[in-house]
Amino acid sequence: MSYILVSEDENDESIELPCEEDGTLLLSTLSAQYPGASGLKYRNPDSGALRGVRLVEGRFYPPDAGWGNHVYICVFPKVENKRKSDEQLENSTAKTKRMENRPKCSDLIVLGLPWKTTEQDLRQYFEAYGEVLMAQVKKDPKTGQSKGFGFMRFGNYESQVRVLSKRHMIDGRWCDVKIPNSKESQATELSRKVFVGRCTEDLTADDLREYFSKYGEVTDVFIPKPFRAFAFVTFMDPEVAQSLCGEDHIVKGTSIHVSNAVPKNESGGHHGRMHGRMDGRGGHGGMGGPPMGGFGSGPGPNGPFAGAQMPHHGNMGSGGGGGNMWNQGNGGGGNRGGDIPNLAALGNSLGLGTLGIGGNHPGGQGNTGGQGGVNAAPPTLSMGALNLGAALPLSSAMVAAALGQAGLGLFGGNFQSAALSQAENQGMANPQNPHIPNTTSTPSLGGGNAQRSGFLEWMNQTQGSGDANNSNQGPWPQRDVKQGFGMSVSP
DNA sequence: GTTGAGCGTT
Repeated sequence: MSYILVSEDENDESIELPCEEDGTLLLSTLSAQYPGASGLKYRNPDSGALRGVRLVEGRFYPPDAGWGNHVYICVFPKVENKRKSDEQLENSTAKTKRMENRPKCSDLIVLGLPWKTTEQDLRQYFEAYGEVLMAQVKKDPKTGQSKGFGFMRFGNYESQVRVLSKRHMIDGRWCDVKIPNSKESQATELSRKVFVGRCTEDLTADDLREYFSKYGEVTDVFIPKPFRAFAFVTFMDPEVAQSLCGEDHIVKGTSIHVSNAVPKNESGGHHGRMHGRMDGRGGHGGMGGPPMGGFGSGPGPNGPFAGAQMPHHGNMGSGGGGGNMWNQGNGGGGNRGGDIPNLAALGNSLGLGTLGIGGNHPGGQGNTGGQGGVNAAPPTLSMGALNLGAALPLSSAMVAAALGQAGLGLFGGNFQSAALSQAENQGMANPQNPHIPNTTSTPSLGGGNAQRSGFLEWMNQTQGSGDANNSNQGPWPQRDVKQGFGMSVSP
């Protein structure tokens, strides 16, 4: 058994870490001492330069000459990769908006703790990610025995995001960290996600990830399948996401348009937001562009957030509304690192609020309308617009199916009834009553039977597009898989 | 003293 020297910083005290029999060092071994570490490097004595250590599937491989007696230095994921300096942002009024929009930390539940793990252990482990405001292990009041789970809270949101994006080896067990069910209404990470319109089919998730990574850490890329000419990119830092909104970018030769994926402050209320048309008749043409006048394309600097404060319009008439009510409707997908089947998160993004149906907000301001082609800027689209082109095979029935089935199969009863009542209010196809005509003609996934087929297939489709480099059978990683969840998630 | 999906005595 050989050991290699590892330290957190070049001048820090080092720790001897045991190698495996094949000479590799397990990432988990490293994480046990340096939680959050994502890589290793060492100073090459010949060149004086730093060298990275090869990491494949959770194992570090020694340099050609063997590990030697270098001191290996931990590499941690970057966070300070913002596009604009804080100074620049300081004076802008937009900044204020953004700050308001910045999600706050919530308590996090930590599942799967070893019985022996104490609150001190818990705190100590997570402090590697940032300031820990609170850490508690739930115990039986009588015996004092741990119940195997606990709660903790970070002082800054980026720590939270980072921690949520992966599983954690704590005292020898893999633990999941999630947003507690009781706190799911916070609707956090929404603002970290941008909508990318005018995508072409040859743009891959990797292309987008690579391109947008220059602005900040990308935690997820989601491309709906089948092809729908848009994508979602989620950043670690909401400010990065915000800073890109409204811009046009060129990726692999095609001009894409970035806009807000979701308005702030719209968290699944049952009032107000469902007055827009749902029947898909809002627009014409099938060619995508904003259906009618009144559609700004991009949330300009003031667009998206103004939306939350906009006056309610009972009915926008054809092509109405849309607002910015967008979400991708997959469980945060890879976003949560594409890892955890967090139903809370699912509820959030699938949630009535976030499905982005109709909307009582007038279309965005800032009118850049008239982008042609199959492309449409989502913030300006209503469900009607969604049903426009063949390029957008998402029918309201589909949505109903998703909601209905979610209610039936996965969520509690209130979810279902809420979904249904919304469906009824909207006169949309009732997932429970296929007789009720579906006014849209979009075939959607399940053909005419979207009523029932929807959700699971839909999930399966959407899963894996974010970061499909693992070979898991199911849409979600398995708990007992020891290694190799690529960082990809989310919030 | 055993256990291993879940959701917080205040």
